Amino acid sequence: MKHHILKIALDAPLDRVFDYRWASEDAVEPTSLVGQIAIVPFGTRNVAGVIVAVDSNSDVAPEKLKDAVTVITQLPSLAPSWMALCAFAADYYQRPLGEVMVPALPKNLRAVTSVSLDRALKKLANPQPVHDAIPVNVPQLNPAQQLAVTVIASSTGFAPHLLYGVTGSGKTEVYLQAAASILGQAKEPGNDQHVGEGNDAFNDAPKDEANGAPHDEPADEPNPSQILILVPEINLTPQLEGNIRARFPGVTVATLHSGLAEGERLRNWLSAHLGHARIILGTRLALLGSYPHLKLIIVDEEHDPSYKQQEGLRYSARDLAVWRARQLNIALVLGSATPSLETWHHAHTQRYRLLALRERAVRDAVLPTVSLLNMEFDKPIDGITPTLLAALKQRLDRGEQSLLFLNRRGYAPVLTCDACGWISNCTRCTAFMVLHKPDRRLRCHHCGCEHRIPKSCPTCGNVDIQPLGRGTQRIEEGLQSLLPTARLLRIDADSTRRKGSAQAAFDTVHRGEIDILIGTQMVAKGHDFQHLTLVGILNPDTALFSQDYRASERLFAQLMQVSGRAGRVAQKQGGSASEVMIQTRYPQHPLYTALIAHDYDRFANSLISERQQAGLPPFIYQALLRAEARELPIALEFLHAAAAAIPQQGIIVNDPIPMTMTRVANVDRAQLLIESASRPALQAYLKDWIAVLRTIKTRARWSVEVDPVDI
DNA sequence: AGCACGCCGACT
DNA sequence: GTCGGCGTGCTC
Repeated sequence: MKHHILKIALDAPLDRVFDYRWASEDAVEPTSLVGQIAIVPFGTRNVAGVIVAVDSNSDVAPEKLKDAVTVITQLPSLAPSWMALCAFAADYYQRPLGEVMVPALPKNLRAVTSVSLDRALKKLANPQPVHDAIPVNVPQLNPAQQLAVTVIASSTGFAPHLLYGVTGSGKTEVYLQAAASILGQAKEPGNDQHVGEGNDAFNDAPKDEANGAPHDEPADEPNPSQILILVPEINLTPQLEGNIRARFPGVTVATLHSGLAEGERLRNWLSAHLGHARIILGTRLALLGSYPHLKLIIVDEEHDPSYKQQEGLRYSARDLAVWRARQLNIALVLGSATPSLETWHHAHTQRYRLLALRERAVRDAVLPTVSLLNMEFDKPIDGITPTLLAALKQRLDRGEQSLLFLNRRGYAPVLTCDACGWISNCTRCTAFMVLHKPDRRLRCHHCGCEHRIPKSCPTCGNVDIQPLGRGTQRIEEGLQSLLPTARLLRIDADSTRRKGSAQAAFDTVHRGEIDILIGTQMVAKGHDFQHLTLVGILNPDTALFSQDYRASERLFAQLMQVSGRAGRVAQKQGGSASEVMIQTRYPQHPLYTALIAHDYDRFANSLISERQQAGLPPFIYQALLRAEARELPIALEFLHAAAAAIPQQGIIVNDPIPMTMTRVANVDRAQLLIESASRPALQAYLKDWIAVLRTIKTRARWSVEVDPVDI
């Protein structure tokens, strides 16, 4: 028996690894324990952690050292490249290593008993033989698509690409054929570790294989390449999974997303970790999976905000995808019709190769005609302008479908009393209580608290209290009285609360049993509605003048995306081209001008130069310190102390300010933005700063976010 | 983050 | 008398 000291990363907010004793047979090579999962006593309970190093001694006092309970040895260890990815993410986002590594593993793998692991390994005991990845039913590509596939598939080393193309331009087909090509490429031993070049989003990404390039691939194994495809929300894109499985019948495809049951999550994770799964399709959490033979990463809809985790480790799966591709010296495809300005900027400074698909690849489809309905002259009745109503009637007569997009659920965003000025504020949040008519309740969308609609004004007793503004429920109600024969369906978070009901609702639309679909952003993604020829967008104007400088970028993406729901087959059916109608009070706004012209290029370029002049990302790097407490002054006092902690050249420390929505669920929130033109300088500063922040005595809870998106 | 320990208020 | 509130402190 030989004693080792295991250095173990644990999921605790403590910025260090923990030492444990482990007695093992002489035959066990201590380094083989690195990358294995261990169960260890921590405080009063047993927890799982990842062994990140093995040593012969420890700096911890011997009487404090405990023995590890178990080391899981049935699995191949986590690769050095995976550990390096986690280490980078931990370092970059300023969190402990264990907070990255441990939650990245399936829960059942972290269970104190390994019963479920054994069961899963039974199920996986006989891996499907590695077939040649021969795609079936491969359609012809247009020249732009063909060029994109060729460029991606023939790239060597770290090769980031922006695949830029509108809905219907055939990005998915490029993904599939590039994937097919890379899965089918004969492995050239030793030839897959070219040194990456130049810059990417993360300046200190590794430039050599020391940090763990692909390892332990037996040279004689047939071509075990893996491909990772990230999508924003897998539940909204069932078509992509179907397409992949249909295209590669001989290939194991694994999905990874938060909707999976734990058992399936474990099996799929293992299938990827063991190299059985050749294609992994998943949401942002899949970026932190273990893929020993990864050769290509695709990030579909790379601009989508859901790639940013908004709690805990606030990572950007898209940014980490860039880092991972660079670390592994492999190809990366970022796909979008409306690329994020960060990606756009990189593509236009030649850091990423731009591959543009400028024509629609789907046969007979054309871009929809976009028109603006000036609400100043075209006055809406029940929230719908006469012009839009006429267009809806026309589709109804022709038996075609329409979609009304309104990003506001509920009946009305607020209830008011004309007599005394009372409004339905939430008592726990800086927000209105939203009127929900079907269940006759007022509901706060931020803290979830709700109560019955008052019969009269709570302050003056006036019985004539009125809803103000319009949500999807009210639009539905008004439209039903305007078009009594139309079959309406509302799809929003309220109407699809039950599991599976969203899919059922979409199916109803696909079967043509609906004339007019009314929906929030839930309807903007994924689904292509074959019979849809009209999209009406009801009140997008609020985002035009938002304090959040990213609001217009997001609005453009959203409008583009929802417009793309129509127009696939309009002409084939002998009708006119699909139409998109936008109700606005600002028809001159450049965002709408660009949208009408389908000209994201110009719009993005103008936003880029605005950002440059205003000193905003991607021309500056930011971090946000948030603080929350029962009393606002406690949070602000902490932030002021933080602001004064370390003055430093090259770091801009702004004033602490209460958040726009100051109070949520009786907690007051404030924030402090710090900025620097240099990413490494900001990183270095954050490290020192956070160390000092930890010593400030405060009752506020606080956290730091690197590269914040909602500020 | 958990979880235990510890020291003060209203209940069977 | 004790159940339980959350302040403080620790985790190899």
